[in-house]
Amino acid sequence: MPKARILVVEDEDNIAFVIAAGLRMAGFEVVEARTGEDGLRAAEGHPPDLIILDVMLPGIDGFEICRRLRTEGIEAPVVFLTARDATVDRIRGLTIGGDDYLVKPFSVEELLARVRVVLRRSGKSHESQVLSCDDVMLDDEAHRVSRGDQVLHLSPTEYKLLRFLMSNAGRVLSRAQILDHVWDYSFDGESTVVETFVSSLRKKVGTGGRGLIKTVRGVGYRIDAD
Amino acid sequence: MPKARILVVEDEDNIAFVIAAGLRMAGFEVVEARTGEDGLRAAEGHPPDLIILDVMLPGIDGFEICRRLRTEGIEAPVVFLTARDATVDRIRGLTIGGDDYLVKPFSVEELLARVRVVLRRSGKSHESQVLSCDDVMLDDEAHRVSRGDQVLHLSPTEYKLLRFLMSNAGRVLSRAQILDHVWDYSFDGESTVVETFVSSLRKKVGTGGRGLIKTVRGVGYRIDAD
DNA sequence: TGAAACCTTCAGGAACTCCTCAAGAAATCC
DNA sequence: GGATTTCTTGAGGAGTTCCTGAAGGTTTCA
Repeated sequence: MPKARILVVEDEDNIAFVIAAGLRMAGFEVVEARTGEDGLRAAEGHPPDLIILDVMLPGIDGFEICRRLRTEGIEAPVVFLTARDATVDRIRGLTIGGDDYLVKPFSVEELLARVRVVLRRSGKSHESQVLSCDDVMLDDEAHRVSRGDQVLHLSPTEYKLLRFLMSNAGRVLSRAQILDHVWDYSFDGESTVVETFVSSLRKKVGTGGRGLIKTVRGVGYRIDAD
Repeated sequence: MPKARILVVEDEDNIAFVIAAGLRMAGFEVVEARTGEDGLRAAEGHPPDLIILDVMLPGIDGFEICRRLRTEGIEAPVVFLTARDATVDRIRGLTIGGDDYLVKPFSVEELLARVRVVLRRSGKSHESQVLSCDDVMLDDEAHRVSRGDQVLHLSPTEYKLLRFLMSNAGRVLSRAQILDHVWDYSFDGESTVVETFVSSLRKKVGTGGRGLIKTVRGVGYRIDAD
């Protein structure tokens, strides 16, 4: 299966940059548009497999774009981006058709998780949703983590952190990388959050022998590949 | 695969020189630019495989350059160079999308390590991340060193030193060369640091027979190629 | 053989990194 | 709206790392 093609329609430069970079890194082909009009044209020219659509665009808004696309027979699923308080209820209904939404600010890992789920549901991706390292399994579709027979109860941030570490098994990840991917882009605490969460993850995941999450002093953290 | 081509955009002569020399010695093709404008032109003329970009440039800054490049469809990964005290929020987000950053002052080995990892991740290099001499293996991606089955626990400086020696196996390296590559460019202690670290490395790596790290009296040190 | 040059090792203090805990703030659930 | 869970911050303390300097070995060469 070739790279899935994703159209990103977002007017804020910084956010568009983060999204595009994150998606490319994860192996997607990305096309960007800064306005609704450009977005429509781009989608008509070469239909994408998925569209990421800010609902608050100057000019034509996200809903309207989506409606027009559907009218033209473009069925690619949409992931809407919306501000926290605004219009969530307007979007609720849209998830029925396989679309989904994300509230700003979000983290790269959150975005990727949605994108994977939606692509999978629409049959555009066969990528497995289950990661495993040692006897720890993380099932994205079910959003469930287990160690051996035992189901682990992780908080949302713990889950994203573990997911990021596991999907990069065998590689050291610096604190900066972890912050950038697991925490949302508006978080700017220069603090020990990462350490704190690694610590609590270790407590829940357990140490089975010599510890799943290794500290690489002066560099970062690593989970060994099997 | 041909030599990877690296564009260095840095206004400080000394630093640019150190970087370019280090990269060339490691076998890369280097193009230099002293301003953001020149950097953009150079990248547009003949797209590089990787860009090293100072964030604090007079005129257009590093972030802006990066954004414009991406807009033009130039996807080469970027290694940003930043000052230690740069406000945290500007540093956030730099590792998204396969990019990375380095805080000044850094050592040449540190820079090379980043460059290799980033090139590898972007598929522009098939160079293995694993060096081996005798039964000692050094895995850059995992940042792990082992001798036989045993994992060795090295400090950051010991690791950089060993890496430099191993990647130049078969060649004598003078104390001056070692200082220049392993210690950051602002370090000016003319002391016995190198000897001290060679000593502690030998203790950890062990001597398995006739010693991995050979002293070449009056000249420097050498690790023999397999 | 003896002196000079060179190399190795060790100990100690300053600086730094990492882990954990506890408490307040924020979000979420019922 | 109150209770619960989750997130973030900050501080303390253990442990590590780095550099220096000094003592003692080894090699070289006249």
